Amino acid sequence: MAGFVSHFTNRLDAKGRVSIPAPFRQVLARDGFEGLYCIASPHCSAIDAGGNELLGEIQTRLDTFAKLSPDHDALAMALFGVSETPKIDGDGRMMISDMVREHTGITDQVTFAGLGYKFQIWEPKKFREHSAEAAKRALAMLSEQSVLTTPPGGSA
Amino acid sequence: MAGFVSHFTNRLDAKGRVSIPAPFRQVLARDGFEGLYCIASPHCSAIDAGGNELLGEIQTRLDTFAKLSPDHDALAMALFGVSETPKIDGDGRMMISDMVREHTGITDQVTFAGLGYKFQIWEPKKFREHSAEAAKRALAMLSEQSVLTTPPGGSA
DNA sequence: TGACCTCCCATGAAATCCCATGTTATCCCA
DNA sequence: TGGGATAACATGGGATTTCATGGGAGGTCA
Repeated sequence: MAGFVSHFTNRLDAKGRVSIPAPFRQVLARDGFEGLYCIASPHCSAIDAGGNELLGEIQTRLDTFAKLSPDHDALAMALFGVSETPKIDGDGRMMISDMVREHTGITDQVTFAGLGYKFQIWEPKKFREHSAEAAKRALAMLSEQSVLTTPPGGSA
Repeated sequence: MAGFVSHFTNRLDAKGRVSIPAPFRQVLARDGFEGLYCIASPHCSAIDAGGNELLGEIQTRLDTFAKLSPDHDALAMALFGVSETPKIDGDGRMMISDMVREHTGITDQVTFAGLGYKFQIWEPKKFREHSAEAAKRALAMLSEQSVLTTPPGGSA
């Protein structure tokens, strides 16, 4: 399955709620996670969000450190300390918490960006900037990759 | 299998719908993907479209990077952020979104061009220009290749 | 008691479903 | 092999549903 794909911008209402885009809700329903798992992204001012697939990915990361080791504990605290599991109401909306607000700079609009196994929650303007940047990086990464997979004597 | 072959031009109706050419729909049905996967082509003002085979191509690219890493996030955002998965209605039609309109310049007609494992969505005039250009390049490449490397018993 | 959170309902716009029509390609039979 | 019957398909439009969004009422915890 394609997972979380495309991006959507929705309005935050007076109560601090936003509609999670319907296509994303369907992916979450298939995933089976009750509610939503959210964690502040360590490398950008966005929130990573998803269900069991995202959670599993994070667990896998943690498992590379031996349990009971200081490293494991520190990482676990750092990761779960900036995590939340907001509920999704009957109309498919979530609350934007203060943590999310502070980390993203969200005020009145929210952009949801699909990244396959997870999606990100952005302040719209920051999303546009970051996405343009990501496009540049991606182009560089892909062209580099195609060089590697080109048979010897291939073009530059 | 033959995949997506030949090209067709259909009209966009007042609601922003176009019929996907019947032969392409049959290929999609065999592929098994629910709906259609669309991604803006980075090289030209066309949309790449297809099913699981196209998606697999993109996933393979992504899988060379570790999930949760900045590189993976950037690439995923660049790829999935400019992707969509439009539904196909009971009559075999899809909606042309604003993203597609902007990237292709489509106004009232749409050209579907088969490329084997995927097909492309073009504004008809741009397609004609691009395809003439592509024909020239293909001719040059083929004549060059026949000197350098003749595939052993290769088919066209 | 008051701030906050859930659950529920209302509404307008947009997407989707369903049926109708004309045209073209395909089939079948004399 | 000609020509009418038939099926496939692109296209148009009305009816219905989905969805984002706004707001009210009851519940809960401090």
